[in-house]
Amino acid sequence: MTGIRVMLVDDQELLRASLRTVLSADERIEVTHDVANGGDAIEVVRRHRLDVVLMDIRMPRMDGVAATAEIVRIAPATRVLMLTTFDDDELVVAAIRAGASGYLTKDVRPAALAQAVCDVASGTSALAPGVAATILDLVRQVPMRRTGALDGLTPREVEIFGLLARGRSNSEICAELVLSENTVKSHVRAVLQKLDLRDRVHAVIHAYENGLVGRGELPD
Amino acid sequence: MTGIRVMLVDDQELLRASLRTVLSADERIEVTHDVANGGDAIEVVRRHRLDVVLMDIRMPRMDGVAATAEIVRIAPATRVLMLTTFDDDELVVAAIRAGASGYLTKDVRPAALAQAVCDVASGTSALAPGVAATILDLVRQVPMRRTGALDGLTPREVEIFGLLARGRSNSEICAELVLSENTVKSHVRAVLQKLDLRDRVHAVIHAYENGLVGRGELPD
DNA sequence: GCCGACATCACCCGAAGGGGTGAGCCGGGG
DNA sequence: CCCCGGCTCACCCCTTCGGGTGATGTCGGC
Repeated sequence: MTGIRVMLVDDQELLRASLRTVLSADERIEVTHDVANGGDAIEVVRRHRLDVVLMDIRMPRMDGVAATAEIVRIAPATRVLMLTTFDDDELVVAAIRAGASGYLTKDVRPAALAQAVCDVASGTSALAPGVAATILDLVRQVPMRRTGALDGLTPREVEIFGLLARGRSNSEICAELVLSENTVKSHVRAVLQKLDLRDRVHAVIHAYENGLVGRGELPD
Repeated sequence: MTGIRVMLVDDQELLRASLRTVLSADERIEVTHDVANGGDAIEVVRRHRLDVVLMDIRMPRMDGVAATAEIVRIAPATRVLMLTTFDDDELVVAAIRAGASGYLTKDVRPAALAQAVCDVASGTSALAPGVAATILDLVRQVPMRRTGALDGLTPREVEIFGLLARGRSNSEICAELVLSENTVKSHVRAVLQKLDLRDRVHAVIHAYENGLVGRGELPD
């Protein structure tokens, strides 16, 4: 039989046993290993091919996040599905970043758990409803280029603002745009005045806060 | 009966009918309205109390994203669940940002759909596995506070750096920390020197680029 | 043709910032 | 004990910056 090869990682013996029972009831799934901590899990991953690792996030001797990071590093094809008691915001994000393909809470219904295992094995992801809400909040916060943060600026002033945001001094700007320094100062003054910014320092902050420049946009 | 009050929004008559059948089979759910476009949906939301709006993202006469934004604005208690044929990355993010509580693809199984409706009605979220993967990728990309970008700074200097990053002038810093301006200048000089930054403008850029401050952390 | 918006530049001023040097004070470790 | 690192402050110097005022030229629209 060639079901989805699953390893259980949880320090509670009892929980592992019940998970094994639940998952084995699904004919698509084959529970091949179960261990009590992250260190052992990594050893198993090193030696065997696994499709999915079902891991508790809180464990003695190497926590779930660290173990997840290591597992995805040494076996990128193996998917890690976090399973925990709480949908703690910080842990969710940490786990996802470490490379987890899903995050379920332990109140998941057996059928949904089995389905989640199959989902992540097929390369997609699984999120418990409560966790999804957390993640979505995070997404809502992120980027979003705000138009209007440059309202009222003339094209030339927008150009000047871009250079201000990148930390250019007046003399650098005048060199780059082939202008006299006095002219640059005029433009800078106009920009600061129109946007109601105290100085070029605040211009930089304004740029980042409004997503007018973002991480990694300085290479020039 | 007081089930979850649901409205269906989709330009395909046939799909609305089948959705109605599927959802009505669940005794927790009551399909109270169905309309063919976003504009009509908003009208209904204005006049009736709804728990969940199940909306197609592509529609003539006001697309799903715009309609979602409007609905959450006028009826924050009403949850919007997007339902679409594809898990188009851009649309997913746009929908989430517009305020959607979930995002399902039309290949969802009936039972899962009904469950998703109940999930969002209870305030959590629902993501189709394929969509979850997209979202998780996005989360993985985000910031991540980089430690080490402040290497070598003394505690006092780190504190000074934080204020620099928020655009404080030397005199403001000296007022906030109850120091002489000369002292502040000494610290600022040390910070700029240790981090190899030309001036306070670059200190701000350094802070944002390394995730030492993020969007919306200026309130002080 | 006139006027307003934009861009260009000039000159002046005072404030703020960056750099150098030196010095006193404290606390912990060799 | 002394020395060193961190924190504090002082003075001096020069550059950069922000702000004020005003002048020119060009373009497009009324």
